[in-house]
Amino acid sequence: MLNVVTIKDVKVKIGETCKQLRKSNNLSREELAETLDISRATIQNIEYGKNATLDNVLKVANHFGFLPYIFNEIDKANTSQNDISLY
Amino acid sequence: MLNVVTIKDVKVKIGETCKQLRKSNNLSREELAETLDISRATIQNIEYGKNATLDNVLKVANHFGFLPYIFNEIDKANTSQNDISLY
DNA sequence: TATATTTGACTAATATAATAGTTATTTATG
DNA sequence: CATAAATAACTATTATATTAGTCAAATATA
Repeated sequence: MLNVVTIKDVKVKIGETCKQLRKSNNLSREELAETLDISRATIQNIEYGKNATLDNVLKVANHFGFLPYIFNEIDKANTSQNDISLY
Repeated sequence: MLNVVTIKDVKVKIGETCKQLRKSNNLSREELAETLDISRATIQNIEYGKNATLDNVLKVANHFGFLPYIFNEIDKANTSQNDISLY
């Protein structure tokens, strides 16, 4: 089987990651939200894998230090001219 | 110097990547927008590095085939318990 | 156990991303 | 050159993400 990654998969993964990193840093949603200058409800939505704005998701990525890795992957997709596969 | 990656940097990079991959696939914004079931204006905003919804950005990533790479980076940040550096 | 903190699950109001249009300019094609 | 296609830059409207607020249930802490 192919096990294709879906958009929903990515959103759920973002949510799981936010929750786990928040926990391992001993932060409540309230605290993380305040630090990132967003609301507790938005953190909750992100952790639930709901749709969100790019800005808020990137704030989370930035706070937990994996923003550069995201940047690099996009840059790679760019420079390697990732045309749509014909196969 | 440190050359830190900012949230704006990532948004601009996403925009550049969308534009370049769209061009290299000989697609107009109109065509890409229709394929992804979003509007031409939204594609334009993304290419300009403006804020957008996660769903729409991931649609672009999915269409040009780098959604799994995004997924993997988030998964790595997750499993390696990327605590906030003290240094 | 008692108390405090955190979380899940809502609601109503607000802010803003997305949309469908339009027009002028730029770029590609005959 | 002439014409078509694509893009830049707007506007007004709609859709929806964000917010502040509440309250009950779950969890952690004294």
